[in-house]
Amino acid sequence: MGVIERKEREREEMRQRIMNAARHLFLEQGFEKTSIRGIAEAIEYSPATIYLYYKDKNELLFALHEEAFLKMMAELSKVAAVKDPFERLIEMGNQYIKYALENPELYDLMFIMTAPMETLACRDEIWEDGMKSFCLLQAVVGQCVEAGYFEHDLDIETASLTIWSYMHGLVTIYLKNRMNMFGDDKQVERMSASYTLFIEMIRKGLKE
Amino acid sequence: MGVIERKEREREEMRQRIMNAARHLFLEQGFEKTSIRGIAEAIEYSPATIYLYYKDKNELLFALHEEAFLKMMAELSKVAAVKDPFERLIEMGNQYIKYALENPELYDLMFIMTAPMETLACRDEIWEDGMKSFCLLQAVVGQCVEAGYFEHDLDIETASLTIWSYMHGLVTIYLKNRMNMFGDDKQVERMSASYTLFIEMIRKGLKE
DNA sequence: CAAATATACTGAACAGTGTTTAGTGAAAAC
DNA sequence: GTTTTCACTAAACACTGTTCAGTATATTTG
Repeated sequence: MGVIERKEREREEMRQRIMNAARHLFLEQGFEKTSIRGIAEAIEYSPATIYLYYKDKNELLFALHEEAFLKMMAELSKVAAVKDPFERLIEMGNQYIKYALENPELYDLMFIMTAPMETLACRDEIWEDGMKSFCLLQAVVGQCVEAGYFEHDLDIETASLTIWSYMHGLVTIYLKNRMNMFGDDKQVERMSASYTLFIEMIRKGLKE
Repeated sequence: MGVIERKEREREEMRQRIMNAARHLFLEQGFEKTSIRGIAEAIEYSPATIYLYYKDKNELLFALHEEAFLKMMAELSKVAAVKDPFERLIEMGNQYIKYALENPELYDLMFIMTAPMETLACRDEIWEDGMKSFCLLQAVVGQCVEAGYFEHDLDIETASLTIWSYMHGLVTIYLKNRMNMFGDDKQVERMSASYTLFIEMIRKGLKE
């Protein structure tokens, strides 16, 4: 009897329906204004039903957070097409900035909000999505070492953390409106100028 | 008749009483768990009273945000004692990291939360506190140029933004628990290692 | 096929949130 | 002494995440 298989399938469909509504509302009106009740209304079910499919709001956010990582990893992986390792690193940074600016809410979910991380904490699991994308960066940094762009005894993990820190800092300063202290509309230009300087800094600063 | 003077004084006292309670609860139990009702209870007044002294919660957060900047600026200004400009820059970074790790909630308020910034936006004012502390950094970077540590035609604003981005990125990755992806308890060591590398990067990467 | 069981779902409630408003009691002004 | 002003509050409004008893339907069992 395929009844339990069908039930399992129906369950997965419902989870998808909830996720679709959540993603939609989340991207449309931001996290702060998206409520369980709102999601419930969108799928025409009672708010309580959502709790039959997701433990709490954090788990729902965590699921969205995972989706967002798949999306970003897909974007970042495209840089494999760039032959030269250092050029590849530069392009990876560009893609990272592009993703952050085009998906500010998702970026928040992935790297700033603590709520989705609590789901991880209470299951005491490690943050695999973060680690996977960090490994993508580490790989390219490693290739830059191999190609002789960076000194051969460079600590790849430390260097990658340093590069990521810079990238993350730059985009969050912008996304969290801290760059409007300059009082003009040249914020994106400032980011570009900074990124260009940073590239020169690592080119000169990490070489043999 | 000194009655209006007394009233003004009493008003300021009340504002201080509210701020003290807000600061206390905020630092004790974090932003998320601090409510207007909680603050009201702490000062033994009705929640509605708070709205006679502060427009809304954002304005209260903004006032705390200003306090936090005064505190940080005091810490950062201490580096003036360091004679050598480049050593001064290094020490400024250390102080910045120290402040962030010792005051995570305040750091959030100052550089991550958008709520206090909305008070600025609806008054359409500029973010002066941010600009002032950025100028502190710019000054030291400028002194590094003068002392010959950095190339003479360096764009000081861009270089400062780049340095701040790195510092901000590093501490927020840590504060927002994204460094537990490494799955060990060497998070602070990793930060130190990264900061050391970054210093060498700017020493070599920005020099003449 | 009928009775018993399992399952999916919901209405209503709980305990909280920020904020507004009508109304009260005391102090200040006349 | 009367009127006005002003600080203050109780209560309500419109929300929030979450839980739980109860129901209606689908499935399994006798």
